[in-house]
Amino acid sequence: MKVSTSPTHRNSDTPGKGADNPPPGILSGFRALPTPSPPHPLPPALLLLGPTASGKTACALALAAELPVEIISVDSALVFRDMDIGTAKPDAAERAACPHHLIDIVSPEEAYSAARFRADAIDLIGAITARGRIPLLVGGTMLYFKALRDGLSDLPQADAALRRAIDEDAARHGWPALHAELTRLDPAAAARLDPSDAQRIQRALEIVRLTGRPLAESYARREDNALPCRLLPIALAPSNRGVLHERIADRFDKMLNAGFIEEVRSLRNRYRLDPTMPSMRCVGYRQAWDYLDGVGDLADLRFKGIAATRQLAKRQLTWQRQFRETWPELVEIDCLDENLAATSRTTALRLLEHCRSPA
RNA sequence: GGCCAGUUAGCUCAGUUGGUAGAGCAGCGGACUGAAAAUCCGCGUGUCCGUGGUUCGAUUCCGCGACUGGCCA
Repeated sequence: MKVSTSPTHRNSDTPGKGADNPPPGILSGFRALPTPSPPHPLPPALLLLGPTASGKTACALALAAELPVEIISVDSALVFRDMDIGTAKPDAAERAACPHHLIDIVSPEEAYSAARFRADAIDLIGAITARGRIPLLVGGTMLYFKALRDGLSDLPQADAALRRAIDEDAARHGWPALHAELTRLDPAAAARLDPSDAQRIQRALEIVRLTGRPLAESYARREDNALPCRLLPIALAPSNRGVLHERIADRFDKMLNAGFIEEVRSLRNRYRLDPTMPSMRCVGYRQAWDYLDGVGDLADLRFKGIAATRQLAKRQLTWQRQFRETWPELVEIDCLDENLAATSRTTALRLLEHCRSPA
């Protein structure tokens, strides 16, 4: 039914013909044949993704109560040690429910990355399935999910010294000047970037200088490590944005009451941090940093922190719309569902069932 | 009670020497390859407090009223 009612992709190949004249063989023949099970079927990995404050942690714990899962966090902020309140990190009791991975793995002085995530996640998926358990990847860092699903190109990793040099250049001449330099080195790459997109201009220059190749050529070199599992994605999405916004505000207030500002003050004392580090650019931390510097009062911090969280949720939902359009097996459920935990459990069991008996 | 200032977008405000208006923030939409909770792009959403007058035409000028703030009682 889905195939017949949404033929958008297939029709584009044969406009004016495909609708009333289905090509013989392709679909009907596939259905008629008995599907041979692959010789070495890949084990399943459950994915649970959703915007901030959508209830991912509660869902994950509901699944953990039912299934032999180990949780792999897919979250660029939970990786940082000692950043607990502002990241809504699962607490000790929650983490005792089942093993959790990729939480508290780097110092707030360090940087993590999508590439490290993909490598770490693949290692963990292998180890967990080898133990006879099911990996459950939970989080809201959508680039990490995309990197996991689609893989990454074989690109050089970040080069701190080179980035520092580029930053100094930018401070002197401005990013549009560096964009112009990129145009000389690699016109096609520069054309795709806005002259004020500092971060991407820097990365493009870094790659071109380190490889000596045009960016497109580097992108074309794909990493060759395939996934050792079959992904079963479940997405949480709110049926009503306003309700999600209320939840975000409530949660930020709870963080403030739980001592969030003290957490950030203490991080500043214990580590050598500056506001350009990825950890201190996290939602809430950046605003708390300004507050501790004397910029604005508590009401400003609250307003800015909540707004930044809402904006994060919006970007996450944009990713989810893309996933919805490009990931046929993705199942979406309303995170405002009163029985969210039960619904997600049923959905996960159904996906696993379907995965084990490919009919 | 009197005097003064103000009332324009969700918020803070600018502006129109009279031709129905625009910034920042918020919001909405989008992009996204080793920083992604990052970075960037696009979009103005409006009884210009109400009412009467002057005028071809009033958000703008004048009168009255309402509300807010300040000062004086």
